[in-house]
Amino acid sequence: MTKPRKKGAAALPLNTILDGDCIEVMNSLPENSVDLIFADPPYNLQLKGDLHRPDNSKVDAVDDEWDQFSSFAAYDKFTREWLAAARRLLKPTGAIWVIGSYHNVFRMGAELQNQGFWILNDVVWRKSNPMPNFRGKRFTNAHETMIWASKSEGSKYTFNYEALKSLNEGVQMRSDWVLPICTGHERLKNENGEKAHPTQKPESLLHRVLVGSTNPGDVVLDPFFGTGTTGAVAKMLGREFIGIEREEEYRKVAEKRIKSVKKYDKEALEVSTSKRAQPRVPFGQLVERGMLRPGEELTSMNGRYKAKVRADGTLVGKDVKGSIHQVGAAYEGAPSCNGWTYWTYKKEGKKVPIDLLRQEIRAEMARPN
Amino acid sequence: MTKPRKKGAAALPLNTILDGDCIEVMNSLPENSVDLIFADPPYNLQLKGDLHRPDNSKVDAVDDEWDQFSSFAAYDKFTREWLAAARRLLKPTGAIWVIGSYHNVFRMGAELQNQGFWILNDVVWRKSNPMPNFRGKRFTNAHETMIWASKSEGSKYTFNYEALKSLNEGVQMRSDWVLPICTGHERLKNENGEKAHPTQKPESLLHRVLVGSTNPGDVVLDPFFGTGTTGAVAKMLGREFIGIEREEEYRKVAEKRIKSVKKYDKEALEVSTSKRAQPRVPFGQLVERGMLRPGEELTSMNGRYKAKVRADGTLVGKDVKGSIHQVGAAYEGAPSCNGWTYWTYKKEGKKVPIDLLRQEIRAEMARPN
DNA sequence: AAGCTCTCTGAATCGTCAC
DNA sequence: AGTGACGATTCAGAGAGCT
Repeated sequence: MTKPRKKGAAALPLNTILDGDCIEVMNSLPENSVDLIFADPPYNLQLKGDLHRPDNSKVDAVDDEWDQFSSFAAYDKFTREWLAAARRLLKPTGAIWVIGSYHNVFRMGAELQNQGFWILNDVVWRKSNPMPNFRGKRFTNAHETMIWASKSEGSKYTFNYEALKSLNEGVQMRSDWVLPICTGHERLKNENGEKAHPTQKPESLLHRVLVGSTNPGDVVLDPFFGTGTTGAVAKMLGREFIGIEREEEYRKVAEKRIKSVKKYDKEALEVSTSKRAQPRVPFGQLVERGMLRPGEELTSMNGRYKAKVRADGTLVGKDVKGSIHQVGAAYEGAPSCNGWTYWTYKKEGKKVPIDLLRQEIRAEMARPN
Repeated sequence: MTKPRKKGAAALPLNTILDGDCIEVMNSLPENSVDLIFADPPYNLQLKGDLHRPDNSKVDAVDDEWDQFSSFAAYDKFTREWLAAARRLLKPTGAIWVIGSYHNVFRMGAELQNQGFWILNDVVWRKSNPMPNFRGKRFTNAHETMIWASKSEGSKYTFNYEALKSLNEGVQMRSDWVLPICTGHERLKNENGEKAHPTQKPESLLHRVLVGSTNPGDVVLDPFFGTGTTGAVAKMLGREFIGIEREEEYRKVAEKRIKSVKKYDKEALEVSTSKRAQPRVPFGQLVERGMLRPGEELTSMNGRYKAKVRADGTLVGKDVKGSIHQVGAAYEGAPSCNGWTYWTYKKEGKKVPIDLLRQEIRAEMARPN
C-alpha cells in the first residue's frame, strides 16, 4: 500500500496521460484534488448528427440562423460539460486557465462566469510572429486570449507576484504577454515530417502560466493534452501533471516528448518570494531585545511627526497612543499605514527606518542556528 | 420637402445627440440606415470596497449608477436588447464595434454571435500607461477588448486595408493596438475641474476604428455617446454621426466639444509617427523561451564570477540573489552593472555574452510579421 | 530655454490571520 | 462567522513650479 502524498490526492494518476473523452475521465477522478487546470479546447467541433438540420436542398435566411444557433448550442453544451467536470476536480484554492480565439473564447468566458468561476484576469498572448492575413480583408490575427479564473468569488488562489515581476525586469507583469509562436526545433513533427499537432502551444507560454500560478509539487491537469506542452513544462518546473487526450497519435508524441524532458535543479526552481511569505515580527521584540529603548524617540519618514517608544511596544505621540501602524495612520489621516516603513530611529546621527531592525531579526531567524 | 441624401436615410437626425434610453431611441429610427455602430456600454464592473494606492491616496472608482446591474441575467437582458436594436438599424453592409473588459466582453461577444453578427476580429487595445495593480494580487489590467463584427456571415463590409497599412508604417495592421489612455488636455473636465466622464476613450482609438471601417460620408451611430469621442472624431474625419445619451451632463459636454472640432484638411490626416526606441527585453524572456535553462551557469565577462539562472529570471550566486544587474554589481562591488554585457553563457564551448540573445529577440520583434 | 523635482491620476471585480 | 489588527502594495505620463 502506498502512502498518499496529500490528503485527497491518493487516487490521482500523477504524471500520466489518460486515454479517453475528457469529460468522462475527469468525472472518474476524485473531486477537489487538483491545483490548476490548463485547457486549450478545440473550437472546430464536429457536430453531432442529431443537431444537424435536415438536408434541405435550399437554405433560406431563417434556416441559416437556426443552423448557426444549433451549432452554437452544441458547442455551448460541450463547454458547459467539460467546465463543470473541471470545476468539480479543482480544490477550493484551485484555478483554471483557458485559451481560445474569438471563435470560442466569448462563449467559454460567459460559461465560466455562469458556473461561478471568478475571473481574475484575461490575458492576451500577443504573438510576435503571427501568420499574416493574406487576403487583406481583416486585421492580422495576432493574438489569442487566455482567461484566468479562481474557483469562486473570494476563494484563495496562487499568484507568485514577485517571481513574475522578476521575469519582467522588476516591473509588475501585465495582462498582455509578447511571446513567439511555437516553431523550429520546439515544434514537434510526426514520422512524415509534418507538424504533429496543428495548434501546439509554445513552452514559454506555459512557463509563465505555471511559474505564476502554481508552486512546486502542485498538480496541474490538462484535459486537452495534445502533444503535451503542459506536461513537459510542468515536469521541468517540478510540478505534477495529469494529461487527458483521446487521440492516440498525440498521446504517443507527448509520451516520448515528456520522457526526454529533464527537471530543473531545485535551486533553479526557487523563485523570488514576497514579504508576505516571511515570518511576522512583533514590534515589541525590538524593545525586548534592546534594539530600541523605552522612551526613545521615533521620527516619521517625512520628518513631520515624532513619537516615543513605550515598554510594551506601543508608541505614544501627541494625543495618540497605539501600535506603530495606528499612530502613523492617525498622524497622516490615512486609512492605514505600514509603521515598519513609516518610522525611523536615530543611529549615529542618521535617520534609519525601523524596518532594518526587523530585517536583522528575520536574518537571524533564517540562520540554521 | 427635403431631398433624401441616401436611400433609407431620409429621416436620420444626422450630427445630433439624441436624448433618451438608447434602446427606445434606436427602435424609433429607420431600419437598415446606418453604416457603422460604435458601442461602449457599461462594463458592469461589480466593484466592492474602496481601493487605495500604496501612498494611501484613494482611487476614484467607476461607481456610477449607470454601471450597476443586479445580476448577470439583468446584464444579459440589457445586452440582448440593445444589440437587437442596433442590428435592426444597421445596413446589410454595416458593421459594429463593441468595447469592453473581462467583466462584460465575453457576454457581449457570445450575444453578438447568437444574434447572427459575424465576428471579423477581436482587437486588443493595449494601454501604454494603464493603472497598475496596487495590491500585487493579479496582473496589471493593461488592455481592453474590442469586437468588430459584420451584420451577417458573408455580408460585405468596409475595410480600408491600405489606409491602415499606411497608419502602421507600411506594415499590415495587427489585431493588437498600442495606444495611451485618455489624459492631459484631451481629458474633458467639468466646471469643478473634475473629469467630466469616468471612462472617456482616447480619440486615437476612434481614429483608427473610423479610418479602418468607414468611408467619408458614412453614418456612424454611438448609442452610449458619453462625452462624444465618437462624434468628435467622426466630424474630424468627415463622417456623419448620431449620438444617443441619456445623461444631460454628458450631452452638454459633448455638444460643446464637437462644436469646437474642425474637420481635417486632407493633408492634415498625415500623422508623424515617432521613432520607436529599442524595445525593452526582460532577461526572464530568455528563460521562458528556453534560450537559457534554469540551472544553467553564467560566467562574468572577466571570468572571475559565476551564477546560476533561476526559473523566474533571477540569478543566484555565492551569497547573492537578484537580477542580472544586481548580482553583477554585488560581485564587482559597483553601484550598478549592465548585466547584459557583464554575463556570458557557454555556447559550443565558447563564452558568449548574453546580450547576443537579447539581440535575437529584438531582431524578431522588429520583423514585420 | 532646458531640465529638474514634485504631485497627481487612470473602466479595478486588488488581504489575511488571530481571536 | 464576525471583528479588529497587522502591514503589504504602483507605473507611465502629464502638468505645475522651480532653478
